[in-house]
Amino acid sequence: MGPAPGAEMTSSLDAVFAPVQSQTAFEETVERLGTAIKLGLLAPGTRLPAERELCARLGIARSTLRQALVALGQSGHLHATRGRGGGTFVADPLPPAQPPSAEVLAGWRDVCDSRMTVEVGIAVLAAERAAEPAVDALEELLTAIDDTLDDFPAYRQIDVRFHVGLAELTGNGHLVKLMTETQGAMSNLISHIAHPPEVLDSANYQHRRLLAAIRLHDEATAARVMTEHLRGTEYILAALLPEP
Amino acid sequence: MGPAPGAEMTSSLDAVFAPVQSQTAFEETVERLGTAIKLGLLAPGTRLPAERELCARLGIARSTLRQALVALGQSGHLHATRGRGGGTFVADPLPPAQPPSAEVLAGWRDVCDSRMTVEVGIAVLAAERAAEPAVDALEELLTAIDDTLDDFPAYRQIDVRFHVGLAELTGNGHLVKLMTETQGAMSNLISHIAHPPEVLDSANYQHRRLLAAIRLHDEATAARVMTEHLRGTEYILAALLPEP
DNA sequence: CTGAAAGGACGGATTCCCACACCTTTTCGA
DNA sequence: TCGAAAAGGTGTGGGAATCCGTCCTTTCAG
Repeated sequence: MGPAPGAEMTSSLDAVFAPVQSQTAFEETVERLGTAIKLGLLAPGTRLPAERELCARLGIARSTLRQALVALGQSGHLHATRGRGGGTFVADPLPPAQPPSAEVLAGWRDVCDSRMTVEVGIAVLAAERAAEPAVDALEELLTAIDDTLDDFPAYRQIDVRFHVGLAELTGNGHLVKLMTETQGAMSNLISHIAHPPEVLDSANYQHRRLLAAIRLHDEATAARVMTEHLRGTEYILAALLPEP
Repeated sequence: MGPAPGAEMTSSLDAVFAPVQSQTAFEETVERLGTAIKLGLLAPGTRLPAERELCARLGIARSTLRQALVALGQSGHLHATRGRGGGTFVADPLPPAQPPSAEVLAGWRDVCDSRMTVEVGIAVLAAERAAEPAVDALEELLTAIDDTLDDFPAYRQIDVRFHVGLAELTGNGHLVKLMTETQGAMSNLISHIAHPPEVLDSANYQHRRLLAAIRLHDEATAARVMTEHLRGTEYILAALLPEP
């Protein structure tokens, strides 16, 4: 049952005994809010809920939340104004994205694999479930995206909304979270890569084909189109980040 | 862009502002080891690495690890023997599984959705990548499983190995972890459900068809067979756990 | 019989987190 | 006009989790 002795045993037990990353509440809060901001889920200029309400929603102490808000303030993603009618706002414009770290770059294939899995799985489930009105709403996003083909940050923001919207079609909060995390990991990789308008145009054509398949509950086509769509990104990354 | 006022706004921001679960190192360790044991990834009688080595691997202090080991000892999943040649061992036989809690039961649809997504996504990726020898190894599992059709715990253990094995076909540790977590969540639901041999036999037939599709790199068929396979469980659960 | 290898136990230092109270700034509304 | 309300900003003390190091106890191989 076990692997052959001497073989490079990469068994599933490696995962069991892998380091536990006990993320602190502070870290997770920075991560969550930071990702939502960088993805555009919290658009520039948006006002966050008041600290006293937000810490209740997040289930953490106010002092812990403030640590996170201060950290995001120092990195330029948030700014706060005092007094009645004040609050904490998403910066507008956002600070430039940090270039990906060496570790992130080293794991780009794993990130793409995870994305492939999550996105294809969700595309299939969405095709099975999608309700017409929700699909129509996503269709509008695709029209809006055509005006952003020469502005990658703007394009990417709507692109993220579209992909997260797919997850919402499944009506499952857990999957929405999974998709959000996946998109966050991808953004770290691709935000610094040049994307010619022709590439984005072609990607959005795939978006339309995908949505058409979902509308028809054609799960097989949805999976195929999604695979093709994601492969496009992988080819670009593979060309830039060669790996043995 | 926002939802209509007054509408039951279930936006993606609900996920952003959802409670952060700052899992402690102790809790995560209990969860990880406990799941691995319950899934049979750590077979009964297996000896764990020595505490001093294991805490290094897990990246936690020995006292924290001991808390987890003691907890799993009290629940009957582990027992320790002192002295040279001693160690910490997985109990044999395992204690009976706890019946699923009300919360787990309430979220069974979400768990099934996540499983559907992860398994289908992985099946597609595995079909794309699978190498012959690795597929052969999984084939052997399916032969072994035929002898367990009237012993559900034994069946389930090999079943888990098969599904985790699929994830390993992708060669991606993150996906193996995701699959392990998914199987753990499923086990909480199904371990207390009667599974007639005919059902298990039919499920294993689907296993074979799935593996055949993977061998041929037929991604569409793999996705279809996997969907059908998982749907079987969902039907059983839907009959037992009616939900509006 | 001795030493090595294993689990078992303790105590202090540190970090994280929480709860609560209070201050400062700003603006809305009576 | 002038509080009251709503927001961010600040501080303190305590509790819990974790880490680190040390020592004890048990058992067995050599």
